[in-house]
Amino acid sequence: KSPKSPAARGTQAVTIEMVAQLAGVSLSTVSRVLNGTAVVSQAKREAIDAAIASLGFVPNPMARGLAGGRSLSIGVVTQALDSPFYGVALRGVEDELAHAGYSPLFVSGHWDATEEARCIDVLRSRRVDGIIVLTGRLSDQALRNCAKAVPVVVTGRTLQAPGLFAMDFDNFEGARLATHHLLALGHRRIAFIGGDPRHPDAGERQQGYRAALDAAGIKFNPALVLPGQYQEQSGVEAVERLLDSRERFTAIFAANDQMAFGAALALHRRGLHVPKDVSLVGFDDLPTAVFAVPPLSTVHQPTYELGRLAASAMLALIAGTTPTVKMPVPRFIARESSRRLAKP
Amino acid sequence: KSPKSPAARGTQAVTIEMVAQLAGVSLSTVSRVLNGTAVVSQAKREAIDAAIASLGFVPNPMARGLAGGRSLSIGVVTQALDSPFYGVALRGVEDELAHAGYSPLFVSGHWDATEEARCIDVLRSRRVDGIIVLTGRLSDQALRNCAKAVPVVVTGRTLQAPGLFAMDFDNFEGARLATHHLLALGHRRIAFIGGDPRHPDAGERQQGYRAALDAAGIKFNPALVLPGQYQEQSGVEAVERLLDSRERFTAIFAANDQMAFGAALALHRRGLHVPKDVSLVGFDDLPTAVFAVPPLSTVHQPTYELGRLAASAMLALIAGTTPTVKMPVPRFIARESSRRLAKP
DNA sequence: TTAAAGTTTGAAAGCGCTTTCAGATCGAGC
DNA sequence: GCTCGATCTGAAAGCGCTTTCAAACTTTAA
Repeated sequence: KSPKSPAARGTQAVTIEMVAQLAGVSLSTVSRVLNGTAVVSQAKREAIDAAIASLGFVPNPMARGLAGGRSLSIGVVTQALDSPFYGVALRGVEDELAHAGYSPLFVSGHWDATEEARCIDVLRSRRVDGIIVLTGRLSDQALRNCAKAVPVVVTGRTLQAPGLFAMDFDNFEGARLATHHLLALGHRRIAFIGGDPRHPDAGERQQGYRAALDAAGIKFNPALVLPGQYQEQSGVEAVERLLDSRERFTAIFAANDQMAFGAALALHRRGLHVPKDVSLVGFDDLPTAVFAVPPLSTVHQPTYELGRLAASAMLALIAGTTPTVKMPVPRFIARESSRRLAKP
Repeated sequence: KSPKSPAARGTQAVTIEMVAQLAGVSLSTVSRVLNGTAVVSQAKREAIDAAIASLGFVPNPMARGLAGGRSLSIGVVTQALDSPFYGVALRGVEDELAHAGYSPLFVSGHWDATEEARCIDVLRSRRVDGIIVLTGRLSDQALRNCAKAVPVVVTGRTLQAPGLFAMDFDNFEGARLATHHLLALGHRRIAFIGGDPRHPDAGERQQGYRAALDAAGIKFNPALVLPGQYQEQSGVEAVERLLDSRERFTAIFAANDQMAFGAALALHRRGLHVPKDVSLVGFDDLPTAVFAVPPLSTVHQPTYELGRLAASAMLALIAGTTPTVKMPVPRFIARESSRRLAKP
C-alpha cells in the first residue's frame, strides 16, 4: 500500500508486528518482553531481543499511551523557564526522570494562579502520568483536587493529601542562619529586604530573621524592614529607600540573591562598598552568586537536588509507594560580601 | 463495565463518542468539526459545539497522534535548561508555540554531540512534529539527515537543506560593534577573551574584534587574546593570566557576558576597578548584565525573540510554507562598565 | 497412568481518534 | 419526473500497542 500519513517522510516505520514476525513469535509476546509483564522463555526472549536490535525498533509512545493508559511523561509546572532559580531545578527533574524513561513536559505559570490552572489543564489534556508543581500560586485546595486524578508532587509548601506529596525547604532556619551569621560578625543594625509577600517562603524568611534577632536580644526595628518582590529591581529600590530614610545600618539581609544583587548595585551607586561599608547576605545561592562582585555570602538552596528529589518522589508516587525523600537542611555559605563589623 | 486502565483515577473519560451521542451525530462528524477537515452543516456544528462545551470534552492527544500521525509537539534541543542564555530563548519558543496549540518538549544536550544525537532519537521516538535545535554541536550533515525525516529549525549556524531552516545571529558584526565602542572611547590596548573554540560563534566574534582593530589601524597583538570557554571561571582565569603576563591593556572585551562577569571578579580581586582602571564589555546582554556591579556594557542578543522566531519558523515549516523570519541586527548597549580612556 | 495445577503462548478486543469510502440528501437541469 | 453532480454524513478500517482470555503444553501429585 501507499505510505499515507504515519510518519510520512521516510521515518522508520518499524512496528512491534515486524519484530514479532522476524522473531517468529506473536505480537503479544513481544509486548511482554518489552514491558516485562510476564515470563517468556529464554529462547524467545533472545530471538525477540535480537529482532529488536536488528530492526532498531523503538516503541511508539503514543500507541503505548493510548493502549496502556500511561503516557510516560510527567508534567512540570514551573514559574518561568528562564528563572535563574528554577532552571537548575528543572535540570534536576530532567536528569532523574530520564533514568526512569519518563520525559518531562515543562509549562510555565508565570506566577499567576489562573495561568497555572490553565497549565495544569494542558498537562491533564496531554495525559501526563503525574504533575510536579514547583512552588506555585495555586491554592492548596486546587492542588488537592488535582491530586485526586493524578499524582502530584509540590515543592515550597507543606500539605497532606492522598496522592499528593509536598516537600518544603526550611526557609525559617535558612534565614535564621543568615541573620545569625551577621550577628556573629558583630552587626547589630541589620536591614532586611523581604520577598514577595504572596509567597509563603517570604514570610518564613522574615520570621527567621526576627527569631535570630530575638535570640540575640536585639530589639526588632520595623524601619529596617523593606518590602521587596524577589526581583533585582526591588533590591535596588529597597536600598535607595533605606538610604534615604537615614536609618542607620551596617548590614543587609536580602530574602533572595536576586534582590541582594540589586542591593549591591544600589549601594555601589551611592558610593558604599560591600563589605567594607556594609555587609550583604542573600538567600538561594544562585549559580552566579559565587561570581558576583564581591562574591555573595548566602544561604545555599540545593536547587538541583530539589528537582531530583521531586522527580524521584513522583516516580515513587506513580509506583504506588510512599516517597521517602527528605529535604536537605539549610546551609549558610560565607563568601566575601560580609565581614566582621569594624570597631567604631 | 468496570473502569480498567484508562485514566484510572476518576479522570474525565469523556470521549469523542460521547460528544457524538449527545449531539446526535456520528463520531466522524465530530472529528470533522474538531479539525475543520470538511464542511459540516450549521445545525450540526452548533449541536456539536454545545455538546463539547457541556461535556468539557478535550481530545486525547495520544489517540490523535496515533491516528493522525501528528503529535502536536515540537522537540527543542537545548544545551542546558539552566543556562542563563538559553532559558530566555526557551520561553520565547514556549510562548510562540502555545499560540498554535503545540507543546514544546525540551531536552538538553549538555554541549555534547553524542548526547545531542541521543536527544534527537528520544524526540523522534516521541514522534515530535518538528525539531528546533538551539545552537548545538551536531554536525551539519547529521542535521541534514534529520531534516529528511522531520522539519528542523536550527539556530547559530547558516545551512541550506530541504526541510531545514537555519537562522544565525551576526556575531561578527556584534563583536565589531563592541570593539568599536571601546576604540571610540580611546582605548588602544584591548584584550579579548575568546569563547569556546568549538562554537562557530566564538570564531566569528574574534574576527569581529580583529576587523574593528584593523579598521582603526591598530596592530593585532596576539598576547592580548586569551582563550576562554564561555564560562565565568574561564573569564577569571583569563584575566589572571593576562595580569600575570604584564602585558599592558586598558580594556577587555569578553566574548560573552558570563566570562565578562568572571573577568570583573578577577579584576576586583586584584584591586582593579571597572571602569576606572579598565573598561569591560561583554556579549549577549544576559538579564543579569544590567544589575552587575557595575552594569555591564554589552552586545544585546534578542534571545527571547530568537526563541519566538525559531518557533514561528518551525510552524511555517510544518505548514509547508517557507519561513520568512529574519534575525534582528546586533545592537550595542553602553552601560557603566566602559568609559573613555583617561589621558595618561 | 491420569487428573489437577501450573506455565507459556497467541488471538483478539480494544484505547480514542482520523480518514477513506460509499451512501444519503438535495437541487438543478433536461 | 428523473437523472446527474454537489454536498453532507455515517460506517468501518485502521494507527501501534497493551491486555484479557483461553488454548496448548508441562509438570506434579495421586
